[in-house]
Amino acid sequence: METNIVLLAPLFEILNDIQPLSEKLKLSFIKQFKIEEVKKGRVLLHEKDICKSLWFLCDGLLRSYHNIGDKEITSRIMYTGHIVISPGSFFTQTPATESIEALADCVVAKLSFTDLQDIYKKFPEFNYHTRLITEQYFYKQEQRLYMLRKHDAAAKYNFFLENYADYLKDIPQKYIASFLNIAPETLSRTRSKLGKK
Amino acid sequence: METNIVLLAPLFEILNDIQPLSEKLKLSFIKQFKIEEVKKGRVLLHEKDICKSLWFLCDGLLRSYHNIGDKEITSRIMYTGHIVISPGSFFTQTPATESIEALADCVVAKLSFTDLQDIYKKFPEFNYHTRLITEQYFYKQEQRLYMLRKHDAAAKYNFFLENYADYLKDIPQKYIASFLNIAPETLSRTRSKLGKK
DNA sequence: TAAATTTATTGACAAATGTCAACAACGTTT
DNA sequence: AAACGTTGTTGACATTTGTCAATAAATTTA
Repeated sequence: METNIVLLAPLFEILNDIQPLSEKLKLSFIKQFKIEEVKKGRVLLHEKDICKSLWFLCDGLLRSYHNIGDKEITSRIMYTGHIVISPGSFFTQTPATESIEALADCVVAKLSFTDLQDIYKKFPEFNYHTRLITEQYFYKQEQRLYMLRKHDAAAKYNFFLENYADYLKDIPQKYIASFLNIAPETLSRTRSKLGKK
Repeated sequence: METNIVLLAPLFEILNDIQPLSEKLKLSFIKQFKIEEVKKGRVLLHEKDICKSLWFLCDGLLRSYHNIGDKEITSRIMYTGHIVISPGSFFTQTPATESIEALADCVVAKLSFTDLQDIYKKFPEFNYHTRLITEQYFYKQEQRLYMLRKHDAAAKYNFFLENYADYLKDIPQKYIASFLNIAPETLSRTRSKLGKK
């Protein structure tokens, strides 16, 4: 319980910034969120499973990925403070088309879809919070769309540096490459070119 | 007033499917939405302006676009039944980084940001509707991300055919090309190759 | 620590797409 | 209908990136 309060504090801060949370709502969260440790390499969500929970990433680093043909594509990189779901799967409770994997040892606070629905029922004002959060994540996704339309590999890599520089050393380059939609060899060459300047 | 009821019927249907609307809320919408005709070629929203309204596209075809260097990139294509905003700008009421243009004569129902905020205040349950709608548009955006990561031009064009076939003839090819992030010449060649099969 | 496995780098080459230019097709305007 | 401007097509070529292969570096496992 005590640890929940500490670990959820950053989440409460995010939510309070949108609109102050009632004490009752906070208490519900403290009760319903379950803290879990996730070791590096573990898969939180497997493709084809239904994303039955939402995770608040208290600490660590995650990536989502899916396979196209024989290739694996990293679709998102999520770090401490992120609210993590597989959107398509969580929203509609249908099988996920992607997996979510820990790139480092993580601490997550887990809230089940059904518990969240109960919270929506008891605290309808919480729809306001999630509406604004969904809008924010929507905007971030738009940024990723812009990035993918950039003309060359260097521009894409610069986007990565601007947005994920702090995690550069913790993310294997092959994942960065597939996130930017370029071959790992191209990323390697792009980096060495940029480094010389 | 009468026309409003008719033209907003498809919107009410979308919203009712999420959760039935109260008569009072419907009435507010009928009062606040203003119907406008937009001629082909007109720009509804100019880059750097703030997106101060939301449009329900009763009839017609729109595209959003922005400039990168000397090139114009079409970011979205929106057809009858869409709820249209420039997300980043509308959500935060900051200058837009994109423009929205009519690709055909359109009829839109326009709701101002402030009127919408009043509606949220009077009808907090409406946050639920927009949360689900934002989730849906979020998912569509994810599909566009998948498309942009496809390996070759043919795969991208097939995505277009699967999702926008009905509007193929109404959208100039140069816009389709920039939407798919390929050169117009490449699209032309891809089409003639596919056509031969 | 050493061995084994995975990841990153570099080179050579192939393939796809972009660019430029000429021309054709189409639509609009007069 | 003719003239104009825009859009689409096609060819030639340049450029970028992808692919394959060899090696180096780093990480994991024994």
